[in-house]
Amino acid sequence: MEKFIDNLKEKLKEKGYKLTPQRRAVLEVIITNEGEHLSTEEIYDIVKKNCPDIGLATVYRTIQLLDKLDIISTLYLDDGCNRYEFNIQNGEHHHHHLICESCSKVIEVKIDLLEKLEEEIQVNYGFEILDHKVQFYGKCENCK
Amino acid sequence: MEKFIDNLKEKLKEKGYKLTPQRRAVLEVIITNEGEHLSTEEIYDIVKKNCPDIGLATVYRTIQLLDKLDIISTLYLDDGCNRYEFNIQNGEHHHHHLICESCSKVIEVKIDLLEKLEEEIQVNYGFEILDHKVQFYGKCENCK
DNA sequence: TATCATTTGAGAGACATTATTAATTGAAAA
DNA sequence: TTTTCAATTAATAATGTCTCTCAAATGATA
Ligand SMILES: [Mn+2]
Ligand SMILES: [Mn+2]
Ligand SMILES: [Zn+2]
Ligand SMILES: [Zn+2]
Repeated sequence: MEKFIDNLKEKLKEKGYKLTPQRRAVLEVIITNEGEHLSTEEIYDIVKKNCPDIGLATVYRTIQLLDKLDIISTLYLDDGCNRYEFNIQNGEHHHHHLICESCSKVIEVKIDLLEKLEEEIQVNYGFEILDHKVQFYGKCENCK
Repeated sequence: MEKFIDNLKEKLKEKGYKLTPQRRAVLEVIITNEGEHLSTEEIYDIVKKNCPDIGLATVYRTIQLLDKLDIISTLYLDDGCNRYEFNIQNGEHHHHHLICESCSKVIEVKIDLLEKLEEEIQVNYGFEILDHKVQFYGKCENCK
């Protein structure tokens, strides 16, 4: 954990931002709940346990900042709000998500396998790909 | 155009819905503006020209219905609202989108090339894939 | 310790979307 | 054709997510 906080501090300092207790607390919640894809409101509820006076606006601001610094990623899983997750390996393209249309479970896919498609796109469309978001919709093991 | 409306009428009837002038008008706007990725508000503004008394809530309801009937698809392109497009070939998986992080231009990619990845997912995760949404983020030809 | 730009919490505000409700419509029955 | 009645509509209120504003607090630096 401490190494992630150090990395946060470094990235913040690089851009002239400060490492505040609130920012530390928000990132800790996101890391501790890895794989949960928490919304801002959910992060707010958890972070208040250790940081009771934090304001919701601060959570929103911190999340925006963490996203800008590439420390977290934003997901949209079709349920009306943005959700967030920690970028374990910095600079890596994002993993994929399987969304079950029956039970709404979200499953993570760690294999990427988009190299060939990305290569074709770069060549045929002259588009430089920096990241991707891939969602598959269907039925999970239990629901099909 | 008329064949798409006939298809709409058929699908509506199948489920006990009626083909109203409002529903016809909304679908016509989406088809006529293919590739535009219109938002609900944008559809509303265009459809009012031929259908001045239509209400915004009706446009929202119609879009929900068209999506449920698989006549249109919902996109989320990170600009704060849902956007929609006509599903030309019914039952086909959805094409991909390239989103330029500099000028916000959205480019469509007609090639799919996800077969291998989808195959691996079905085998390794026991997940039955019915559709996907794929967005690539980066720099377009003009911006890189 | 004094300075001062950054950050914060509280609450107002903006915006997209959904719910409510009374009136209208239109397809099937009489 | 007229009657019937559930489906649909327009208008508008309500909701939920997120952003903005601003005065107070904080914390790095001198
Ligand atoms: Mn994930
Ligand atoms: Mn498209
Ligand atoms: Zn499921
Ligand atoms: Zn561009």
